[in-house]
Amino acid sequence: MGSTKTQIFNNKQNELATIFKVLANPARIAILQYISGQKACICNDIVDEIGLAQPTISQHLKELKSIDLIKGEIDGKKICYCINLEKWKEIQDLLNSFFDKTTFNCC
Amino acid sequence: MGSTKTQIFNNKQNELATIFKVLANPARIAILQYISGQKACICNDIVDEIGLAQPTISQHLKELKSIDLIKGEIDGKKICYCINLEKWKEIQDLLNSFFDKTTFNCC
DNA sequence: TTTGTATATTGCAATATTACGATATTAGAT
DNA sequence: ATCTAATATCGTAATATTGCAATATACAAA
Repeated sequence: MGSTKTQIFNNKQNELATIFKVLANPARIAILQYISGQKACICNDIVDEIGLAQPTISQHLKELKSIDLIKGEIDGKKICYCINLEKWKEIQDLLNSFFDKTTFNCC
Repeated sequence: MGSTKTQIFNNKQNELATIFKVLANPARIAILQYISGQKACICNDIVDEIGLAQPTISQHLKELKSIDLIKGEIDGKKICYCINLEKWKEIQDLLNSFFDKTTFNCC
Protein backbone atom coordinates (compact mmCIF):
# COMPACT_ATOMS: atom_id res chain seq x y z
CA MET A 1 0.00 0.00 0.00
CA GLY A 2 1.10 3.58 -0.52
CA SER A 3 2.58 3.32 -3.98
CA THR A 4 0.64 3.82 -7.20
CA LYS A 5 -0.84 0.57 -8.57
CA THR A 6 0.67 0.89 -12.03
CA GLN A 7 -0.06 -2.76 -12.88
CA ILE A 8 -3.78 -2.15 -13.21
CA PHE A 9 -3.35 0.60 -15.81
CA ASN A 10 -2.23 0.38 -19.40
CA ASN A 11 1.09 1.61 -20.80
CA LYS A 12 -0.35 4.76 -22.31
CA GLN A 13 -1.95 5.77 -19.03
CA ASN A 14 1.24 5.14 -17.08
CA GLU A 15 3.36 6.92 -19.68
CA LEU A 16 1.10 9.97 -19.60
CA ALA A 17 1.14 10.01 -15.81
CA THR A 18 4.95 9.78 -15.80
CA ILE A 19 5.26 12.74 -18.15
CA PHE A 20 2.82 14.79 -16.10
CA LYS A 21 4.74 13.83 -12.95
CA VAL A 22 8.01 15.14 -14.32
CA LEU A 23 6.31 18.44 -15.15
CA ALA A 24 4.45 18.59 -11.83
CA ASN A 25 6.94 20.79 -9.99
CA PRO A 26 7.40 24.56 -10.22
CA ALA A 27 11.19 24.25 -9.99
CA ARG A 28 11.24 22.02 -13.05
CA ILE A 29 8.86 24.36 -14.89
CA ALA A 30 11.14 27.27 -14.01
CA ILE A 31 14.23 25.34 -15.11
CA LEU A 32 12.66 24.53 -18.47
CA GLN A 33 11.62 28.14 -18.98
CA TYR A 34 15.09 29.34 -18.04
CA ILE A 35 16.96 26.86 -20.21
CA SER A 36 14.81 27.62 -23.21
CA GLY A 37 15.47 31.34 -22.92
CA GLN A 38 19.25 31.11 -22.66
CA LYS A 39 22.00 30.46 -25.15
CA ALA A 40 24.50 28.97 -22.70
CA CYS A 41 22.76 26.87 -20.09
CA ILE A 42 24.99 25.90 -17.22
CA CYS A 43 23.77 24.30 -14.03
CA ASN A 44 25.41 26.91 -11.83
CA ASP A 45 23.58 29.69 -13.65
CA ILE A 46 20.37 27.80 -12.98
CA VAL A 47 21.23 27.53 -9.30
CA ASP A 48 21.68 31.31 -9.11
CA GLU A 49 18.55 31.93 -11.13
CA ILE A 50 16.15 29.53 -9.41
CA GLY A 51 17.25 29.85 -5.80
CA LEU A 52 17.50 26.21 -4.81
CA ALA A 53 20.67 24.43 -3.70
CA GLN A 54 22.94 22.95 -6.34
CA PRO A 55 22.20 19.28 -5.48
CA THR A 56 18.48 20.01 -5.68
CA ILE A 57 18.81 21.56 -9.14
CA SER A 58 21.00 18.67 -10.24
CA GLN A 59 18.33 16.23 -9.12
CA HIS A 60 15.59 18.12 -10.97
CA LEU A 61 17.73 18.15 -14.11
CA LYS A 62 18.12 14.39 -13.77
CA GLU A 63 14.36 13.97 -13.66
CA LEU A 64 13.90 16.15 -16.73
CA LYS A 65 16.54 14.06 -18.46
CA SER A 66 14.78 10.84 -17.45
CA ILE A 67 12.08 11.48 -20.06
CA ASP A 68 14.55 13.08 -22.51
CA LEU A 69 12.95 16.49 -22.17
CA ILE A 70 16.41 18.05 -21.97
CA LYS A 71 19.83 16.95 -23.09
CA GLY A 72 23.21 17.96 -21.67
CA GLU A 73 26.33 18.42 -23.74
CA ILE A 74 29.62 18.35 -21.92
CA ASP A 75 31.61 21.50 -22.62
CA GLY A 76 34.86 21.38 -20.70
CA LYS A 77 34.01 21.26 -17.03
CA LYS A 78 30.56 22.70 -17.66
CA ILE A 79 27.49 21.03 -19.09
CA CYS A 80 25.26 22.83 -21.53
CA TYR A 81 21.68 21.80 -20.91
CA CYS A 82 19.25 22.25 -23.75
CA ILE A 83 15.62 21.50 -24.49
CA ASN A 84 15.33 18.34 -26.56
CA LEU A 85 13.11 19.91 -29.20
CA GLU A 86 12.18 16.64 -30.87
CA LYS A 87 10.99 15.07 -27.61
CA TRP A 88 9.42 18.35 -26.55
CA LYS A 89 7.17 18.37 -29.63
CA GLU A 90 6.47 14.68 -29.24
CA ILE A 91 5.26 15.21 -25.68
CA GLN A 92 3.19 18.22 -26.63
CA ASP A 93 1.51 16.13 -29.33
CA LEU A 94 0.92 13.28 -26.88
CA LEU A 95 -0.72 15.59 -24.36
CA ASN A 96 -2.85 17.22 -27.05
CA SER A 97 -4.01 13.86 -28.28
CA PHE A 98 -4.96 12.99 -24.70
CA PHE A 99 -6.89 16.23 -24.33
CA ASP A 100 -8.56 15.83 -27.73
CA LYS A 101 -9.59 12.22 -27.17
CA THR A 102 -10.94 12.84 -23.71
CA THR A 103 -13.15 15.73 -24.70
CA PHE A 104 -16.46 13.94 -25.30
CA ASN A 105 -18.85 14.87 -22.56
CA CYS A 106 -21.92 13.33 -20.97
CA CYS A 107 -23.82 16.22 -19.38
CA MET B 1 12.46 20.93 4.26
CA GLY B 2 10.64 18.27 2.26
CA SER B 3 7.86 20.38 0.83
CA THR B 4 8.06 22.27 -2.45
CA LYS B 5 9.30 25.86 -2.04
CA THR B 6 6.37 27.47 -3.83
CA GLN B 7 7.24 30.94 -2.49
CA ILE B 8 10.26 31.26 -4.75
CA PHE B 9 8.26 30.64 -7.93
CA ASN B 10 5.70 32.82 -9.64
CA ASN B 11 1.97 32.17 -9.79
CA LYS B 12 2.02 30.86 -13.35
CA GLN B 13 4.73 28.36 -12.54
CA ASN B 14 2.93 27.14 -9.45
CA GLU B 15 -0.40 26.99 -11.27
CA LEU B 16 1.09 24.94 -14.09
CA ALA B 17 2.77 22.60 -11.61
CA THR B 18 -0.53 22.13 -9.75
CA ILE B 19 -2.35 21.21 -12.95
CA PHE B 20 0.37 18.78 -13.96
CA LYS B 21 0.28 17.29 -10.46
CA VAL B 22 -3.43 16.56 -10.67
CA LEU B 23 -2.85 14.79 -13.98
CA ALA B 24 0.25 12.96 -12.75
CA ASN B 25 -1.47 9.73 -11.78
CA PRO B 26 -2.60 6.86 -14.00
CA ALA B 27 -5.77 6.33 -11.95
CA ARG B 28 -6.83 9.91 -12.57
CA ILE B 29 -5.97 9.61 -16.27
CA ALA B 30 -8.05 6.44 -16.44
CA ILE B 31 -10.93 8.09 -14.58
CA LEU B 32 -10.93 11.02 -16.99
CA GLN B 33 -10.86 8.69 -19.98
CA TYR B 34 -13.66 6.61 -18.54
CA ILE B 35 -15.87 9.56 -17.60
CA SER B 36 -15.46 11.13 -21.01
CA GLY B 37 -16.54 7.96 -22.77
CA GLN B 38 -19.70 7.37 -20.74
CA LYS B 39 -23.11 8.95 -20.72
CA ALA B 40 -23.96 8.19 -17.10
CA CYS B 41 -20.90 8.51 -14.93
CA ILE B 42 -21.41 7.16 -11.44
CA CYS B 43 -18.63 6.65 -8.95
CA ASN B 44 -19.52 3.02 -8.30
CA ASP B 45 -19.22 2.26 -12.01
CA ILE B 46 -15.79 3.85 -11.91
CA VAL B 47 -14.80 1.68 -8.95
CA ASP B 48 -15.75 -1.44 -10.91
CA GLU B 49 -14.03 -0.17 -14.04
CA ILE B 50 -10.75 1.03 -12.53
CA GLY B 51 -10.14 -1.59 -9.87
CA LEU B 52 -9.31 0.61 -6.91
CA ALA B 53 -11.27 0.78 -3.68
CA GLN B 54 -14.21 3.17 -3.44
CA PRO B 55 -12.57 5.59 -0.98
CA THR B 56 -9.53 5.79 -3.25
CA ILE B 57 -11.63 6.64 -6.30
CA SER B 58 -13.58 9.17 -4.28
CA GLN B 59 -10.32 10.83 -3.26
CA HIS B 60 -9.07 10.94 -6.86
CA LEU B 61 -12.37 12.48 -7.97
CA LYS B 62 -11.94 15.12 -5.29
CA GLU B 63 -8.52 16.02 -6.65
CA LEU B 64 -9.85 16.25 -10.19
CA LYS B 65 -12.62 18.49 -8.87
CA SER B 66 -10.08 20.66 -7.03
CA ILE B 67 -9.00 22.19 -10.33
CA ASP B 68 -12.54 22.02 -11.80
CA LEU B 69 -11.52 19.45 -14.38
CA ILE B 70 -14.73 17.54 -13.62
CA LYS B 71 -18.05 18.51 -12.13
CA GLY B 72 -20.50 16.29 -10.28
CA GLU B 73 -24.25 16.65 -10.52
CA ILE B 74 -26.30 15.00 -7.80
CA ASP B 75 -28.87 12.65 -9.33
CA GLY B 76 -30.89 11.06 -6.57
CA LYS B 77 -28.47 9.03 -4.49
CA LYS B 78 -26.00 8.88 -7.32
CA ILE B 79 -23.64 11.54 -8.58
CA CYS B 80 -23.08 12.07 -12.27
CA TYR B 81 -19.50 13.10 -12.83
CA CYS B 82 -18.71 14.89 -16.07
CA ILE B 83 -15.75 16.52 -17.73
CA ASN B 84 -15.92 20.29 -17.29
CA LEU B 85 -15.42 21.06 -20.97
CA GLU B 86 -14.80 24.76 -20.47
CA LYS B 87 -12.03 24.20 -17.94
CA TRP B 88 -10.73 21.28 -19.95
CA LYS B 89 -10.15 23.50 -22.99
CA GLU B 90 -8.74 26.25 -20.81
CA ILE B 91 -6.15 23.88 -19.34
CA GLN B 92 -5.29 22.46 -22.75
CA ASP B 93 -4.67 26.01 -23.99
CA LEU B 94 -2.58 26.82 -20.92
CA LEU B 95 -0.38 23.77 -21.43
CA ASN B 96 0.00 24.49 -25.13
CA SER B 97 1.01 28.04 -24.42
CA PHE B 98 3.62 26.70 -21.99
CA PHE B 99 4.93 24.29 -24.60
CA ASP B 100 4.93 26.93 -27.32
CA LYS B 101 6.68 29.56 -25.23
CA THR B 102 9.33 27.20 -23.98
CA THR B 103 10.34 25.92 -27.38
CA PHE B 104 13.25 28.23 -28.18
CA ASN B 105 16.44 26.24 -28.04
CA CYS B 106 20.13 26.95 -27.49
CA CYS B 107 21.99 24.01 -29.08
C1' DT C 1 50.34 17.68 -9.36
C1' DT C 2 47.87 20.65 -6.63
C1' DT C 3 44.04 23.88 -6.74
C1' DG C 4 39.67 25.62 -7.93
C1' DT C 5 35.28 25.22 -10.21
C1' DA C 6 31.18 22.77 -12.11
C1' DT C 7 28.31 19.11 -11.58
C1' DA C 8 26.76 14.49 -9.68
C1' DT C 9 25.83 11.27 -6.00
C1' DT C 10 24.74 9.82 -1.34
C1' DG C 11 22.25 9.88 2.78
C1' DC C 12 18.83 11.70 5.42
C1' DA C 13 14.96 14.54 7.40
C1' DA C 14 10.55 16.71 6.36
C1' DT C 15 6.57 16.51 3.87
C1' DA C 16 3.27 14.76 0.35
C1' DT C 17 0.84 11.13 -1.99
C1' DT C 18 -1.45 6.76 -2.52
C1' DA C 19 -4.42 3.33 -0.96
C1' DC C 20 -7.78 1.34 1.98
C1' DG C 21 -10.64 -0.20 6.19
C1' DA C 22 -13.90 1.74 9.11
C1' DT C 23 -17.32 4.87 9.56
C1' DA C 24 -20.42 8.73 8.32
C1' DT C 25 -23.75 10.76 5.35
C1' DT C 26 -27.41 11.02 2.16
C1' DA C 27 -31.43 9.66 -0.24
C1' DG C 28 -34.56 6.47 -2.29
C1' DA C 29 -37.10 2.02 -1.30
C1' DT C 30 -39.68 -0.93 1.79
C1' DA D 1 -39.09 4.61 10.72
C1' DT D 2 -35.90 1.29 8.92
C1' DC D 3 -33.14 -0.66 5.47
C1' DT D 4 -30.16 -0.41 1.62
C1' DA D 5 -27.14 1.57 -1.83
C1' DA D 6 -23.99 5.36 -3.38
C1' DT D 7 -20.70 8.39 -2.08
C1' DA D 8 -17.72 11.04 1.25
C1' DT D 9 -14.68 11.54 5.15
C1' DC D 10 -11.40 10.00 8.70
C1' DG D 11 -7.47 7.77 10.26
C1' DT D 12 -3.51 5.48 9.23
C1' DA D 13 0.22 2.64 6.99
C1' DA D 14 3.28 2.37 3.03
C1' DT D 15 5.73 4.71 -0.26
C1' DA D 16 7.35 8.76 -2.97
C1' DT D 17 9.03 13.39 -3.40
C1' DT D 18 11.54 17.49 -2.09
C1' DG D 19 15.48 19.73 -0.46
C1' DC D 20 19.98 20.02 1.34
C1' DA D 21 24.67 19.13 3.65
C1' DA D 22 28.44 16.40 2.88
C1' DT D 23 31.06 14.21 -0.25
C1' DA D 24 32.62 12.51 -4.75
C1' DT D 25 33.99 13.20 -9.45
C1' DA D 26 35.81 15.44 -13.45
C1' DC D 27 38.40 18.68 -15.66
C1' DA D 28 41.03 22.89 -16.58
C1' DA D 29 44.35 26.11 -15.01
C1' DA D 30 48.34 27.27 -12.40
